[in-house]
Amino acid sequence: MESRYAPKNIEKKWQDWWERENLFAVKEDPQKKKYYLLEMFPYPSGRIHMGHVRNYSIGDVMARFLRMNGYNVLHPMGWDAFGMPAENAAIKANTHPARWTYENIDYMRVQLKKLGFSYDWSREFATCDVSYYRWEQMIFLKMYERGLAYRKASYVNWCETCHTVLANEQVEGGACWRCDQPVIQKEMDQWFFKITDYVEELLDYTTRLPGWPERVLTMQQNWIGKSTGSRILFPLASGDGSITVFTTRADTLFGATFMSLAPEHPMVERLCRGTPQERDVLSFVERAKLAKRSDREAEFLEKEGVFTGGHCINPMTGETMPVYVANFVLMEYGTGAVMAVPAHDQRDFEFARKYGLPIRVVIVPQGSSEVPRAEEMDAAFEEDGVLVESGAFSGLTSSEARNAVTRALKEKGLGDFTVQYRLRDWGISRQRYWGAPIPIVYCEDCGIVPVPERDLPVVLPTDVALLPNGASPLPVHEPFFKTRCPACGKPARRETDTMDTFVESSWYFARFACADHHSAPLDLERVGYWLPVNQYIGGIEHAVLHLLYSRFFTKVLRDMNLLQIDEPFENLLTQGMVIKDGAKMSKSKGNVVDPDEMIEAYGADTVRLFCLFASPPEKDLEWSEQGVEGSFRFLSRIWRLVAENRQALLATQPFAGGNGLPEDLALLHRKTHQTIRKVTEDIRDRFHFNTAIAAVMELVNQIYQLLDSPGKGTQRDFWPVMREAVENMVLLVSPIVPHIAEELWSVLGHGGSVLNEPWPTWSEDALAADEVLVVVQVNGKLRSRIMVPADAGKEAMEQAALCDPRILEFIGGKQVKKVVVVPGKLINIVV
RNA sequence: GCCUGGGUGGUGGAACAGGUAGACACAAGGGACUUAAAAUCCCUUGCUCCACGUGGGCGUGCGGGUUCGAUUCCCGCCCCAGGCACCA
Repeated sequence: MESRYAPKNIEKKWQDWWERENLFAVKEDPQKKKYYLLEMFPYPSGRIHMGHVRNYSIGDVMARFLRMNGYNVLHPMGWDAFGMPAENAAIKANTHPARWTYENIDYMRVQLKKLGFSYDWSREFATCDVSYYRWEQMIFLKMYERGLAYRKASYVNWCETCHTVLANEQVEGGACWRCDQPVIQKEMDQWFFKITDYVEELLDYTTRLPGWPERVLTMQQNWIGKSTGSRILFPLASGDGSITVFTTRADTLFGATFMSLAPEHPMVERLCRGTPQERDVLSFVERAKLAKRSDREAEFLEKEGVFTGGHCINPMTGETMPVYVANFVLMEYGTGAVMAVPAHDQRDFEFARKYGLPIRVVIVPQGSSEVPRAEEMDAAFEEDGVLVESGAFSGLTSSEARNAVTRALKEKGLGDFTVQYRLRDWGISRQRYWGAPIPIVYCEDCGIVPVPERDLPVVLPTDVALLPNGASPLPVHEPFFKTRCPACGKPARRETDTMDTFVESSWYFARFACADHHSAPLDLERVGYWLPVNQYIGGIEHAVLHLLYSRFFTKVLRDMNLLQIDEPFENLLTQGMVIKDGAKMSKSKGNVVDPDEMIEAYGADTVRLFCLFASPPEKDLEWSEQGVEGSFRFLSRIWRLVAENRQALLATQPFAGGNGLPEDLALLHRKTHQTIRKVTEDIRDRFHFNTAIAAVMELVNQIYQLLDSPGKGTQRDFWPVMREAVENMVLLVSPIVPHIAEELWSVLGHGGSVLNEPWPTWSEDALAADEVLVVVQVNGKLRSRIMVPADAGKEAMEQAALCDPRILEFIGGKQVKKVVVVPGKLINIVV
């Protein structure tokens, strides 16, 4: 054994050995308790970055820890391999997205192996493999059959730079989530997944996922944005028809004095046609549409609008109300029409003041008898209160009135209770090449025709020439789009859009349970054994997107009898970012740390150790080269510990327990068991690897202290106690730094992998001390520490404290009013 | 504006059930070994006062409260990060 710790000489050796021994492969085993541990799979962008290293180190510790604890652990890895960067890179480097992707995968797989992660590589797949996406196409067809996939024309988010449509979830503050360019609204035919069919269940389960972080659940709840209220019809003053609004404030209906429509509202055109305002209205609509979304940040966007020339009738008061188009009304929320109650809504208030529209107060604060004069108000009164000037409803509270008014409208057929969600259906069409083809054919006679299952897969052709502007080559690639109608056999055109890549990541976790299954998307039996994922680990950035889509897919697959679970991820850990100099690592900031360089300089174990030691997983991790050196120093320290004492350790057996140890050995024996408990609990219950590592460091410090003591080696049980401490230390660090652990374990004379060793257990006897240190306070201030027998009762402790000379000094003859005793911990004397 | 987190030494962070605040590490300073350096080891290290002691006072964003005792619980504020947001 070398005297110096040189990771280069051992890491590759053990990695090869693990591979040869097929150590990480798992099979279903009904005898054993299963545990499915999953980290979010990476996009094969070229190289692993520190965020991955951190994410996967956390996962690997858990996987190895659970395995040593007797679980049958599924720990797979794969590649989220479809997506635009491949296309963009391929255009730039004049290569093919497939080649670029698979080469990246080959490189990154090597990187992951160099880090020693315990993946069952036999289950690996990339989502761009035909053997994967063909099943996705089948799921699409099943969804189509059930009306869960449908095509409709709608305004969609279009990113000009990326040349494609984006889902609402992929628009951040009016800009594209990938390229940060402004998103415009474009009317297009698109495929949608009916996630809104599952909205109630998705929302409901957010209160039944105790293993998820609160803030992720809150974010999903916000995103779903449920709001209960009423639907109210306002008949047009002339001609047939009505305008429907959604409102949460039916109690304010008597105060509705005008109507506001979104610029895109279909009624706008009809109302203004032939009126003197027509020209003004249309030009306003044009301007408003342009301004939409592009300038979301403009918080003080002036509220503007124009009169359409039309009127509608307030269904309660029977009064005529002018209809306006207003730039602040959104077509995509509610019905695109808002009943304006200027006295009780700040936006309507400002709008009414600007255009001289009537303001009518119909709610006053509870207990107030005065009705404020509209002309004297300087802001709307938006709170709930009591109704006034509202006919038969006057005197009711807001919440009573919301019910009563809506019920009255319902009787007249002019309204009803309703629920509104912010969540829209998931638009999945992408006008890009590098994605899974949507298995649909368009026939002039038959219309939309799904590709029959027997004709799957619809293979994405690889012999295409990419277009320099990023637009998809599929619509101009004849061999692909030219086809025959599966129904009538006539020439037809294939759908050339591909699926959003979030579709692939919405069910990959299930496929890992049966990656080689080739007769159906999922193998019920194996999926039934492994799923749900017991622990999922990944970045917070997917709190809504990926995690919501995956929850939706799980429920869809369940209803197709492909899964038997309601939720995919039982426990979720969202790890923080890796930052450097206070900012997220990015090429533009030049603060990127390359994992390869770190492994080269310090070894994989050091990199893993640092990632886990520097901060608890949910917090951000500040990269520190000095911290990395500190981690390396610690590993060198445990290496030397074994190297320098190898002969003596090998010549003995670990201490098997028993009484009569001399004081210093008893102390180390106890420390060993304390450390086993601390590390076990920190990893198992809290994922707090940082404190687990700190505990082992304390143990190592104490081992060194004893090795430096004059009694070294002369006491009978010195080496047995030492060996017990060292061997347990190696086992305790093995999930974190597996290479050095394997090496030390074998140097200590063991065959086989540490991974197959049972996790150490602590003995309560070993933890028990004869005497314990308790603190003594006087008036809540720490004044002394005394040793008392571990089993000392309250009276005995109190007596001991009152005899302590330091304490007597502080009491100084004053009257003792009260003594609080916490057994084994503390005595507080109140004077 | 609403909703979540969070604020502890020079730094990363500990304190899991109200009970020794600052574990563990980094950095810094001093020392040992060495011709020298690296490596390693030892000591000091929240602030402050002094009679340098198992010493006193202060100290977990700020102000109150509950309690024998509060980083921890309650009330009111300030600041930082993230999410949502003309949502009707």
